[in-house]
Amino acid sequence: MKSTQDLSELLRSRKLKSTPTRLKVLEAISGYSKAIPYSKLQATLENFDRVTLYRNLNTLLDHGIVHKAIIEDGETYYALCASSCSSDNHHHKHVHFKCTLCGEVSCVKPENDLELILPNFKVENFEVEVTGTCPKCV
Amino acid sequence: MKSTQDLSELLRSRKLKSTPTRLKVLEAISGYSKAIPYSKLQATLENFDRVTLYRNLNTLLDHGIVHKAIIEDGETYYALCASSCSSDNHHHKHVHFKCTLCGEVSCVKPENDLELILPNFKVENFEVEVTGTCPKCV
DNA sequence: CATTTAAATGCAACATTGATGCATTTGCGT
DNA sequence: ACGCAAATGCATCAATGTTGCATTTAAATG
Repeated sequence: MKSTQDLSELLRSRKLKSTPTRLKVLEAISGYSKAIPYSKLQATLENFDRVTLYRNLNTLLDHGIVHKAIIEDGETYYALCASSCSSDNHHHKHVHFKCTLCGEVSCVKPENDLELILPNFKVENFEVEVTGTCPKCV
Repeated sequence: MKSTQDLSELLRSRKLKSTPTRLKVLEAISGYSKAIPYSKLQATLENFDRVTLYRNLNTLLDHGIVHKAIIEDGETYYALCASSCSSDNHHHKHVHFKCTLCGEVSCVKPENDLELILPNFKVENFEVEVTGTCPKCV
């Protein structure tokens, strides 16, 4: 959970206006310990327009401030990017873990860097969607 | 590309009725060399109801006859499962590769079995979504 | 082969999400 | 304090997923 101040600076550092709306979106994402599903995000931020939320999410994605995880459950999940992400250098290679018990989705950083070699293919990027039981529910 | 006969038997072996509709769905998927996007599937099969297609896809998924790949492009892709898949034993651990040049999605079998170890997590299943350049476009 | 039944289909209807155009408002650099 | 590009709100539309219900049909049974 980052401070409003921090989030505001984060926005400006990416040349984005620090608007109340945008800050609320970031606070909602940042305040949620895990990756937040779109539906929850919308429920939390019902006081402003759905299109505004939609456009802000796209803007934040474009500027490498948040990233999304698409789990095979129809929902899109959003989470803050690590500070290493930028507009230009937005590499994922994330591991997204969905717990089949509590349903929460988290971004997991594997110990050693993942490597994926596919003969004849040129691998640029990849993401891993995992299901199982999270530490809390084990 | 499997024969209609084969597909019909496949359906019956899973205790599903071999209807003309269902066969056309399977033929469309089977006849497409790569994983077929939903939109293409619907365009190909426009002569029957969208709901029927939707329900048939779900049925085929439930019975381990097809599987789906969800790439981060809003589209859902469908492909026939390997014969080793069954209703009970439907393990994915697929690698789905989307070529950024031709846009095609294929299921790739990596040489050696993939292993994913996340400390404290109990990993049940995982899928990998890869982007890059496919052998055809390299 | 005729009958029967559970499964499959078609149609209507609705919810959710993604998306665009346009007029209005607002952040923020000057 | 001003002006402009960016952000917002509203209307609107398309695609996909989903359910209920009446009708049709595959295929098992006698």
